[in-house]
Amino acid sequence: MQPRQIQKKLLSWFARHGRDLPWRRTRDPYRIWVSEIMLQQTQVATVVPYYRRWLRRFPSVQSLARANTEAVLKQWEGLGYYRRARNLHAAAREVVRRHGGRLPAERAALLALPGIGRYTAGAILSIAFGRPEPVVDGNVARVLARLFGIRQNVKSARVQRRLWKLAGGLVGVAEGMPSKSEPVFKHVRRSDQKQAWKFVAWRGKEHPGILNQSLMELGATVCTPRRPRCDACPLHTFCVALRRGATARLPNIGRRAPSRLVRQRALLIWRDGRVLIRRRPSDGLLCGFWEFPKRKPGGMQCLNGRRVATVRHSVMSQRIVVEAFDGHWLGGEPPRQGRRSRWRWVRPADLERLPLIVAHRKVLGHAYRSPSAQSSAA
DNA sequence: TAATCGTGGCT
DNA sequence: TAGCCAAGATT
Repeated sequence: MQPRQIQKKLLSWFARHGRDLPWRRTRDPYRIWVSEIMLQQTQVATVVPYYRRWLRRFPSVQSLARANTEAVLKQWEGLGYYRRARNLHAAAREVVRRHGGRLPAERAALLALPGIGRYTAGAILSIAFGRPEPVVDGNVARVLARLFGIRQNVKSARVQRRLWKLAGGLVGVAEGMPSKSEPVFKHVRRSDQKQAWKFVAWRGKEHPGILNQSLMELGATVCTPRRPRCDACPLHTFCVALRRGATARLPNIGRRAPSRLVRQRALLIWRDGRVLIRRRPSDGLLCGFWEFPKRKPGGMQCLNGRRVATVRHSVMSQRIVVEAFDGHWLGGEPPRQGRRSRWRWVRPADLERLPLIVAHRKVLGHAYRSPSAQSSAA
């Protein structure tokens, strides 16, 4: 099978079936960058509202660079993998300092920025700058593993090298493949004006970015992990896995670590209409986020009685059951560490403005409706 | 190389 | 429901 044929099939399919997503309506490298970071290990439907809100709050590299960490975390709250937000923030400052506020269009310079690895560099270069750089994400790996019938574990270094090479061949890096390519519009039926409008921004140029997105889109919407819709696949005539009846077994992926059940407490300790929270340590899981204490702070007396909420949650490989208790402060002070205390008494309204761990945000939703919390807060 | 880092949706 | 999965990067 020829890369050329695959290219044409993919682009034609994408022009007709590609989803109209917010980051496909722009060529602004900053916006493409933000979308790519948010989309790491995160589904499109989850990202869309965060993406819009983020760009309202931080419309440019400069505005992001000026923001403080807590504001950045707050915008990212609920999206997970918070290191991404910290890295994006740090990288924005570096772009302002070292690149005049413009994202560099060079591979090495991009890779030097925190949070930008091989995939993201390729995505930015191809989508925003129109360079013929390949990308291999989970979608592309799955599509290619099935298309070429690759049986070895896709996470192995050997297969990874092969996947990048294959993706490079498709995007036009390989020998014999033109880096300049045909306009995607050529493949769109003229009668279908509504669809044609979607990709007008890329007419005649930046084909590599479209091709990469086509591969990813195919993996996301057709060549899905379970029950792929092979009848709707533009590449089904080329697919080795389909021919062998092996789509269910490919790609070959290693097993995940089993999750374990963890029980936790969240203490809502009230004083004068304020509740006690603490900031998590500056490294490790959910670092820098605020949360309710899990046990009574040392030296502090409080009455914690009723359970006001039980919330199920999961973090990494833990399934967590959080039991929230409502309590009153009776005396003593929470421990202080350093000049900027990790402890704070806050009004419920202030909790809206702080980055709070999602499990406790859920607790709040229940606890606020509890009569005893209301009376404590009053 | 393998572990770490979140969360929500789906089956 | 318990497990699997999603546009990865970093150490």
